[in-house]
Amino acid sequence: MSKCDQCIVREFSSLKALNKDELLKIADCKSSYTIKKGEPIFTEGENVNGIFCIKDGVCKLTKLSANGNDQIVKLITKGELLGQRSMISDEPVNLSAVALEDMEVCFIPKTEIMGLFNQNNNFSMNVMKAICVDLKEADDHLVTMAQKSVRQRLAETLVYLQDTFGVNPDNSLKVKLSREELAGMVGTATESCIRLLSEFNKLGVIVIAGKNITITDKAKLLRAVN
Amino acid sequence: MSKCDQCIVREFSSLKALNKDELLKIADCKSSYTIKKGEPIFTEGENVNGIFCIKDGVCKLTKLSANGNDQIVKLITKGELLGQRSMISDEPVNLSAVALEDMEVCFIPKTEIMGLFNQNNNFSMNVMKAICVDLKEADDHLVTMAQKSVRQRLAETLVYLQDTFGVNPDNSLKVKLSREELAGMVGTATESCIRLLSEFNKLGVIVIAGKNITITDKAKLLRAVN
DNA sequence: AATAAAATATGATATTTGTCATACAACTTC
DNA sequence: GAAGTTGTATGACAAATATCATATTTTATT
Repeated sequence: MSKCDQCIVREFSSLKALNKDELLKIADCKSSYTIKKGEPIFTEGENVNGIFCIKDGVCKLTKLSANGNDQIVKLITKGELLGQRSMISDEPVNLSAVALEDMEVCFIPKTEIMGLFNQNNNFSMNVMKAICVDLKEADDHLVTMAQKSVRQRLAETLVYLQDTFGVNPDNSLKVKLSREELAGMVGTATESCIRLLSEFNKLGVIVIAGKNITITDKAKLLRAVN
Repeated sequence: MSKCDQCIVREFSSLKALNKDELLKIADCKSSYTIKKGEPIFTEGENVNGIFCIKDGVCKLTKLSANGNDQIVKLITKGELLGQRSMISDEPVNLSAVALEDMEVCFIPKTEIMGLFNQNNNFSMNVMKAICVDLKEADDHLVTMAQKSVRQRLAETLVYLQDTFGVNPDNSLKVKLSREELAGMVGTATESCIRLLSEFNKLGVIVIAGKNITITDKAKLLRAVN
């Protein structure tokens, strides 16, 4: 069993407020999982009863819309926690989490977290602040969805992917999404997404090589939306 | 100065966790305001440094989009608190709050709230849960914006207004929004909103009489979206 | 009450986006 | 390596929505 106090990713989440004793207690009751690409960590409506700490990999948080499409609400990567809202609300999870690449995650049961909540004020404050960040981002995202064109949203999504998850040595986006998933982030039909990517390609602002997308002119890409 | 322990609306917010002493302390440092219809309570980017408790009236939370449109993110009514996220994040407010009707609000300074946060666990837990509800609603709202047509969103918005804020004796929606504001909730152009309202009217699912809108066939309205 | 200003309504049209069909490419599986 | 399956691409077209113009109605102001 690996030790939480030696786990580097905890430094990036609310868990950084915990002291050595508290971390040892967590290490004792946590369970570690390997999730393969494409597998779910949890599914909308499930009772999770705890939080996941992402040690490695990226996953998508999705919600199935009435029309049968999976909308990607958010991407989560190493260092972040998953399932906090549902744990605090004491409700089933509202979103599904599915691995976009092979992942390492730890599960910490709710009872443990709630205990720390009461004894360590910094920790609960950190969690609260993290949820506040999520809320602000969700509100902003909502405005983007409501007010911007599909074209704009796709351009901004590509830039977001580059800025947040970085690029490979050949400058292509590190996070690999299928066209369907990219459409699910943007909130559009897969064909529309493909068509717009082709357009961006022809405009010379991105280069497409199979699943690899490279932004070659970020400024022009963001301007190329009208 | 009115006394918070006799204020009925506190029963509907996180403040219900406070005891008599704590309420007396709040009553001492709070300030009461009357906000006239159309006036802002606060504006995007402002430092608020406290929370507002809505004693009466309804306001809209809006965000100015890059294209110059005001997107209405949420409506807030009596019994609810305003500015919690910004206070906890220690940031300027992300949204503007503007009165849709004459309002009575109380302002409680941040120092006071943060004091209660540390001494009353139920209170801080209530606030945290309220923010979790907001986050869940924002995520769901986001999916609606991304996946549903303008027509569907307008229909659902009308039903939401009826279910949440009720109707007048003549069955018309109690909350009165201009066509521009309604378009701002739906995330569409004002003309499109007006056109769709006319269509719904012709379909016989709503009746329009100036600013008064009456839903006459809720089930058909929700079905009338294709 | 007269005038101005703002909000609502509607037509005409352009643009954006979705849908359906089909082709091709890439990847699995046997 | 052949056949099936899935993902990507593109054309043709339909539908939804935005934009611009203009009329009409309502509301505010003097």
